[in-house]
Amino acid sequence: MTTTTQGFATIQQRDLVNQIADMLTEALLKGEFSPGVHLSEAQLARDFGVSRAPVREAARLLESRGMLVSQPRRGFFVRTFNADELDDVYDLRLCLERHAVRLLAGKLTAEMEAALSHQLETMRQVARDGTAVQQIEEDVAFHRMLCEFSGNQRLVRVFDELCHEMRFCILLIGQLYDDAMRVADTHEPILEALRTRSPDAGEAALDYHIGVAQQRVVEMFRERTQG
Amino acid sequence: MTTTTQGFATIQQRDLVNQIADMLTEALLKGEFSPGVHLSEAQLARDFGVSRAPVREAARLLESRGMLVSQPRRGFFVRTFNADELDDVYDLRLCLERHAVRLLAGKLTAEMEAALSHQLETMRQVARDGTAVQQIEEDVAFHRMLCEFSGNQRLVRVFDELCHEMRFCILLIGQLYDDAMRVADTHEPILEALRTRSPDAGEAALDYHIGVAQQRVVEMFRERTQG
DNA sequence: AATTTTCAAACTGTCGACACTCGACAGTCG
DNA sequence: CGACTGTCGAGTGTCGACAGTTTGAAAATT
Repeated sequence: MTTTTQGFATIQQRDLVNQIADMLTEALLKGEFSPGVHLSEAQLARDFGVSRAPVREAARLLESRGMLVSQPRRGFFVRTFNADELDDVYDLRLCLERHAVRLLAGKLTAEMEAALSHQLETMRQVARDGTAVQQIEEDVAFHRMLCEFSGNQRLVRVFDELCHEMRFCILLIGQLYDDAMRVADTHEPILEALRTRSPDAGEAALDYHIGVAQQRVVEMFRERTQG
Repeated sequence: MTTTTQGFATIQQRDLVNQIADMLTEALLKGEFSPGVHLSEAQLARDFGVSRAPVREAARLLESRGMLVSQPRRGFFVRTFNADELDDVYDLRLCLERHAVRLLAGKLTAEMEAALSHQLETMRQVARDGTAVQQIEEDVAFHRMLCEFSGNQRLVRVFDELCHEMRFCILLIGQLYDDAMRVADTHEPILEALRTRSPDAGEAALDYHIGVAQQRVVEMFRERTQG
């Protein structure tokens, strides 16, 4: 017990770029910037009390995540979504998860099943006493597990990108989850299909589950933005 | 006809960032940098004759495309691929294209069919008298059409990302396409299935077509990198 | 009044500079 | 001889500054 550094977590040297990116992301998800609005590098730099360089890089990072768009010599603007684009995102997400479930059905281990069951329980818990944001996050976490357990890491990366965009739109809508418990329960058939190693049943359960969400969210988004 | 700029292509005010990103991309695809090697911002800036700022941003751009990776305080490194990751890319690509074909089978127009036929003809032509790079590009163009015609723009974006990575790996292998004409011909069944509006046949044709490519490319890549 | 022109403020693209950090190498001490 | 320490060079993170561009509004013209 002399000079061992055992037990110390490596302090993460979070540079300004990531900090700014996180703060910007949070602000965007909280809806503090209207879609399409111009974001001035100089203004943001002043607000954050830093120079423009890290702000630029953070903005570029958010651009690559599809939350901002840039025009040469004009700067960065908050990404605007229309309902069709959101529909595309859901469509693609379903495509990915169907594939993940197909893969997963053939290789589900006991650990994976336990993790998914546990996550389902967490979802039910936050459905009782959790915020809407928590409910969304735990929901996403379940679906992310499906992707992770599929074994295709590249698929997970795309899923994460899509989730960023879905979160962005969902938070733009405002309230959601009128009945979080019912939503949580509709994940059960997916897990059940996996337990029986049935890819077809898994796909069907997913089709239903995500299809419902897609219809609701896109519809609400369309009303909220068009009307 | 006084001061109209009609007819002139709008001068691409291509900023340094994009120019540098393109040059870096080209250099990477030509294999001028070994995977895993460190790229010094200062050195690149000197080489390009610019300051470090645009180099940094270009590097971040390539990082978002998965061609570079960065470590805090260490800088940028050329992305290393292993065969498993490449396998994931092909797996995901197949997933996307299956979906695209499924969507496309239900909405193929005469224009789309003509475009695909034309592209197939182009492929056969470069198979006779074209370079390997051309053959790859025209091949990719065909598959990209499938994605575009599916109507899901988000899917196209992911497809493009995956193509970047596949190109990266394929160029790393060296030669490919021993029989480009035969490869071109194996696209015919896909188009044929679309003509008969049969999503199942389309998927099957794709499964075969891409599966063969996946096996060959991943296998060659494994030999080339492991051995 | 409507439209064009002018003009200044704000902003972006790019640059050079400085501080801090990381990795290597040599030197020191046990 | 081996492990630790101090130093040095290279490189990244961040900053402030300058030049050219865009924007929006005031001013001028029709």
